Amino acid sequence: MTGHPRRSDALHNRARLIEAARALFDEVGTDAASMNDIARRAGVGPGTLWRHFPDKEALTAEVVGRSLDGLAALAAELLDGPGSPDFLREWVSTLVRHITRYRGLAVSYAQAARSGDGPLGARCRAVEEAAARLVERARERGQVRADLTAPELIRLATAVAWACETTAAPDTTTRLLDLLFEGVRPR
Amino acid sequence: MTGHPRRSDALHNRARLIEAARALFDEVGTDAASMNDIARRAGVGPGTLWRHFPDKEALTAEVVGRSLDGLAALAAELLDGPGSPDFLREWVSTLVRHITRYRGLAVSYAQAARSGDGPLGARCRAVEEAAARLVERARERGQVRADLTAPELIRLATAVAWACETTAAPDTTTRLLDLLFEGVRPR
DNA sequence: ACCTGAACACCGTTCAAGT
DNA sequence: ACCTGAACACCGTTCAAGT
Repeated sequence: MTGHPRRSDALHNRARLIEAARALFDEVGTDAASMNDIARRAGVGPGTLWRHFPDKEALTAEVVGRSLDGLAALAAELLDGPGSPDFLREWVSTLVRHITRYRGLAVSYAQAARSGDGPLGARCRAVEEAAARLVERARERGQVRADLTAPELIRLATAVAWACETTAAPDTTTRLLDLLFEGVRPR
Repeated sequence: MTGHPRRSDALHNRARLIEAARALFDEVGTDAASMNDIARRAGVGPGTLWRHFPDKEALTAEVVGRSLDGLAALAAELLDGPGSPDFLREWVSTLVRHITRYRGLAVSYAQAARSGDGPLGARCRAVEEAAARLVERARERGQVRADLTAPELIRLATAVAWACETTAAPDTTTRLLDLLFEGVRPR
């Protein structure tokens, strides 16, 4: 957890760094955006960036964190609500949209989910717990195979996101998700 | 196509470079193995490596080429032979085993398949053609959905390979392939 | 308490100089 | 005809020096 700074210039720099990272992630992806580029874009020295965020993962987590938290919130909503018949697919589709938001995010996400620690890993665990509850509900309703686990569903979704992140055609994602959900149905 | 050199020392260097690349790919993956490391390992200067292989893709293609060609050959065998009922799965499973041979290969493969040119891209096209014939045969026998295309099958297989390349558990691959083939079945 | 920017080891890549 | 290795711009990362 990166402790927020107290001084106002530090707070200002922190905000500028996140903004610069977001802009570069948008333009070239999380992988191609170098730490030095981000610092330059934010108008600060590299050292400033590294003290604010000890890791590129920490910076990535700061940029996509709110969106990841939103996934847990959406899961809670779907579980509380009247229950759309396709609620699991709706959630996984949102997850894939989230991962394909920035090129290179699928790799960061897979690594973080595997290691389980770090600022991204922690949020991945939360996402996985949300997925577990959704899968359980879907299983109760007979909408998915009885032996489907949440981790493997997420792994497949992440893989689909990875396969789609470079592809131009936008309907590719829908199509691969179709095939994925066909494979996950009962019997 | 990298024209093979004529002089015996050049031939020798070329062989040593391929051997060094293979060894480093084995140890750290195609991504982490740097060109300078490979040259150092082979006992030659970086310039020598770059003239033998103008690209890292060219070097990768040289290391995995024979194995990729084997996939086309296997496809021909499966089409000629008596026809095992699971011949498509057998082939895709071999493809996935091939891609997971070296860490980082899934990314190289996906890029090459998308661009379609370069030494790897050319071989990818051959693999895709082989897959097209296999999918057609499987469709005739009613073993796969009528709307399944070879490119998307390969995309999914590559994605599964990517998802499995860092995972320790070896049965993960089998499991994800199971789900994949469940999704690809008719109806 | 925080910022700066020079510095280090490394990367991919090139190319003049050698044999 | 081929090899060598110094060189360039860059990367991630650190840290002494400043305010």
